[in-house]
Amino acid sequence: MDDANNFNPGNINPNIFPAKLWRLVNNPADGAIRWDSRGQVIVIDQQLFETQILSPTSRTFNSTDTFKTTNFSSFVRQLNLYGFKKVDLPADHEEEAGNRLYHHFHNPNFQRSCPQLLENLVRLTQVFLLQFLVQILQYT
Amino acid sequence: MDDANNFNPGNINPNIFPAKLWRLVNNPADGAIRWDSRGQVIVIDQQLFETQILSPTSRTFNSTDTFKTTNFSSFVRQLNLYGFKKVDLPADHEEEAGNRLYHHFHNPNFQRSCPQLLENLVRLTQVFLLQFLVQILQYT
Amino acid sequence: MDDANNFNPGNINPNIFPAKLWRLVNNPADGAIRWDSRGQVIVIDQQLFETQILSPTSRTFNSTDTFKTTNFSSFVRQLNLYGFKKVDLPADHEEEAGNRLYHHFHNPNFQRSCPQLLENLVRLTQVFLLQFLVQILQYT
DNA sequence: GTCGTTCTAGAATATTCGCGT
DNA sequence: AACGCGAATATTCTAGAACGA
Repeated sequence: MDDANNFNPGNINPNIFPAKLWRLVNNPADGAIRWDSRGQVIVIDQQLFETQILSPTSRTFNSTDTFKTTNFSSFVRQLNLYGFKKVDLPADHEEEAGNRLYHHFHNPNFQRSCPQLLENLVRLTQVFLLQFLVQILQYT
Repeated sequence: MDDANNFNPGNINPNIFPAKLWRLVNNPADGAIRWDSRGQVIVIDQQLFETQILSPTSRTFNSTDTFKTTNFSSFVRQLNLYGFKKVDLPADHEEEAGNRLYHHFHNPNFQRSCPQLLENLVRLTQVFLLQFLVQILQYT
Repeated sequence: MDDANNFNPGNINPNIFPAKLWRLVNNPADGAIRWDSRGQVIVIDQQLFETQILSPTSRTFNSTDTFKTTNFSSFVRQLNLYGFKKVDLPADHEEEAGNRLYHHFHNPNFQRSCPQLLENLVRLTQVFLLQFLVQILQYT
């Protein structure tokens, strides 16, 4: 479980959101966020995530891999900025306790078995999208 | 506390969001959402709101004034659709327990002392805004 | 006791940095940041500021009015973004305790006696500066 | 046709890092 | 180290768009 790829995956900047997310989801002690059984979808327990990761008090004990936000919606904004899409149905048949609120997100470049794909994760900002468009137009 | 205005305010449709919100915020038994001391800003305790109002189990006891959603963000979307704006700082000096997450929203047509202002609350859809624009242009 | 201008000064957005700074500096209970005797320069005690305002532990008790950052340098970046400049020498002859580190910042649109000047405070971003340049070129 | 819900995006501000002086 | 700033990421608040009841 202490595979180097889990803590410094794919030679990407360890300080940005995808690296933090990778470390969180690969930490087996973390119940708030985990892989689905196939390792292609991340499963988030919103209540646990808010209390264990986003809560300001929990942050003081767990300083390295946390966010400055306390709002779950800001975390979701980051997921969308990096190209994650919500998947409505559980990717496989896992038991879900009746009362809890789970969120399933998928990104083709975020898969448990392929940490090297993380290098393809980009932040979808206007500047990036404009440069991407210019590149495409150059080849036509 | 059983003032008719608190439960059927301003002759508006009692089934739509503003009416539900008005009843919630004027229910003194409700700790999840309340007025600020001046009655001009609504204060929401997110955790309480999620567990007491949005949770599917709590809804069975409190059937009339609930929402279909379980997501706090959907509730916020409704607030914005009806013109509420978030105010970061408490409108007055109320004690706020350190660990909880409070949200403060303001709408000039949603004030404790003026239920008749509720009639001015409109859903800010594109269709409405377009009609509003046409009206203005007709008078120029 | 709390002049409205101190909490919603100059009709500016109460959520952004200049408004927060205005409330901090006008809070007499706050020893970390205050006006100089003429009300034209803000004086910051870095140690107090870090422990009372930027510290995460202090924030849990004082949820009302703080920043997300814990770094003093980030606070200074905000000051510079809004046009504050450091003043090397104390603006007047005030006693400075020998060991403490004080910072003096000045902004012509941030003066105790003129809260309406706050409306002129702008964030010096590229977009703003570009629009400003275009405006100037239109009049030549 | 309106309202409610959901998911994602736009836009502005905030935070961080590092460069040049 | 001090100072101001560019640039990238992070956070916040609000809105767009699609869909269903």
